[in-house]
Amino acid sequence: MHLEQGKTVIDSAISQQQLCLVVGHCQVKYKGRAASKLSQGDRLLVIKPDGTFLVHQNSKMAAINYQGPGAIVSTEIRKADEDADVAKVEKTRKTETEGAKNHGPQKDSMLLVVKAERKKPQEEVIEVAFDSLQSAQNFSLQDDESLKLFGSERQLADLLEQDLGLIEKGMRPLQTESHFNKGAIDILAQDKDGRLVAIELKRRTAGLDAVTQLVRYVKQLSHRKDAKATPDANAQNKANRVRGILCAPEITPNALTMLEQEGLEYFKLDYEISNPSAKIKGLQKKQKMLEEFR
Amino acid sequence: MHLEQGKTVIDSAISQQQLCLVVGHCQVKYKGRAASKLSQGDRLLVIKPDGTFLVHQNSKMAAINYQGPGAIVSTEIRKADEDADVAKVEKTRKTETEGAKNHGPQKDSMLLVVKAERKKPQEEVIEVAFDSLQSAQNFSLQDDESLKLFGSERQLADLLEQDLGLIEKGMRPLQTESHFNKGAIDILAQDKDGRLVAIELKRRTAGLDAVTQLVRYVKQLSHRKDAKATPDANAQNKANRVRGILCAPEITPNALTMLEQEGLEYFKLDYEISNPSAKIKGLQKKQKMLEEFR
DNA sequence: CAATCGATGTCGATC
DNA sequence: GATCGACGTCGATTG
Repeated sequence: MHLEQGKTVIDSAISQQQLCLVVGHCQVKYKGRAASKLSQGDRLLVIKPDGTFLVHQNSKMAAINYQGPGAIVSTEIRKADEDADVAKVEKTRKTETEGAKNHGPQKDSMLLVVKAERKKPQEEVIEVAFDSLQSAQNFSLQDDESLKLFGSERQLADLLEQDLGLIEKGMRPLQTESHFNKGAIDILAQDKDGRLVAIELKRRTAGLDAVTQLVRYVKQLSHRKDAKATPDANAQNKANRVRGILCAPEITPNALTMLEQEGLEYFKLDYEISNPSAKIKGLQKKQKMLEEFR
Repeated sequence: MHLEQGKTVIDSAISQQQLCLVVGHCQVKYKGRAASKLSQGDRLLVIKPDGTFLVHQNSKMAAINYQGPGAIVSTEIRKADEDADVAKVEKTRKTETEGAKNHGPQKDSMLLVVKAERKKPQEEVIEVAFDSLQSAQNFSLQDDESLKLFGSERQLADLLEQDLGLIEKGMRPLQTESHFNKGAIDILAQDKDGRLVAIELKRRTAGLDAVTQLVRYVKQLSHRKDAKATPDANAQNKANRVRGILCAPEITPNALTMLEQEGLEYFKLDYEISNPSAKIKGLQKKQKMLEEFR
């Protein structure tokens, strides 16, 4: 496919708000938020009507280069040797590796350069320079539907809050304000002795980050409580210390160690995901085995 | 395009390890680490040779449904009414909206179901059921090149380590072991007074997580030092406390507050990204302004 | 707009 | 394979 044809197709997609798919041999440059990159090969370029700009390789899930919604896309036909970097790199690679397959640009050949720019949070530009095209096509996609997801952390937390007895008898939810200036706690509760309990729920293996997060919440709550209560005996405060409970299907060993050093508790969470909503199957307190106790 | 043709194309892509692009009207279901359902709409399906499976809508960067590398892809032609959900939803939508354009499946119409399965870490299945196709094509992508990224955190950390004087006179690197059981520290150094310094570098705005990470490192180092040094006076330990320095271009207010509460230090990092490598332009200690000091 | 956090995060490095 | 942290993370929620 000719580069000029490709340009026409892409321009049409931009003006008509269509999905554009381009496959070809190209080099990509990015300069912006922080990093700048360079590479060459066969790629898939996806341009969505909202400006989303994705450059994919033939493996991996993530796009190798991208620009988010809102990017301004433009095209240009340019002489290959106007771009010194491209030419230089190309020459080097050609000498190094293969001279047979004519994939790279030749002398005086043209490039179709597709550019995606964004200025909003930071000046960002991504340039895709095609030297040959396998395909360039546009499509009109009608799709207003949004995804319905089951088994999110939020859903699990709501479920657990409705049945805190799973954790311990006498535990009840406490929905004063669940949001603090720093971060939000999953569930705030009170146990049968009236002690404040911060509950953090994770839908997958909990790591150190989950523990530090819980530590932060517990600390905040403690300060809060101190401020509220009479600022007298420290011993009493200790006895009435805020409890922190981490609920997760698994926990990494280091995280468990840190958790216990901090005096917090881990509950193993067993759940399953069914259609409209997930379901909590069990919750069981776990501690280090006695064998490990020295 | 006929569904049967589409099936042939996709099957061919799978057996020949090609990139496959499919555009059509479909419904998507997923069950695995979570579960989800996406009602009907026009979407782009990308199948890569390594099994990567991406379902894109016409906006947003991220795929709405996906499966990572290693997924096993298969196709199947199926009667539409075998899938109750699909049939029901479709019927509703048709009545509600349009009857003219024949986008949806008709009575007794067929579906092209593309399935991506994975069993390894967890059983996961994603099913895309097309009732009509706009396009289905395959491409051979040769691409051995990997990305070169400049300005990564690692690169910046290496640069900074080579010139710790930027932070403070007399600061020098200390490359004992930078890895601990929990996490790794970016730079370990010693100041002119011989105090241990943990330096955490972030290439972008530092948030609470960055601070908690640094807190963790400093605590580890303190324990370590206690173990090494004579376990005597606590006062001395305090005077010799391990310092923690956070270097980042920006820091959120809450993070700065927490940092100072923990007795750690923030340095504003100024850097630029040039071609082969980034460059550190400046580093300046910042504290809360006196006006804020109450 | 900034700040924060979840995610079917994904990806790479290291143990 | 498990663990851990970075990421141009993305995307959503909330003040």
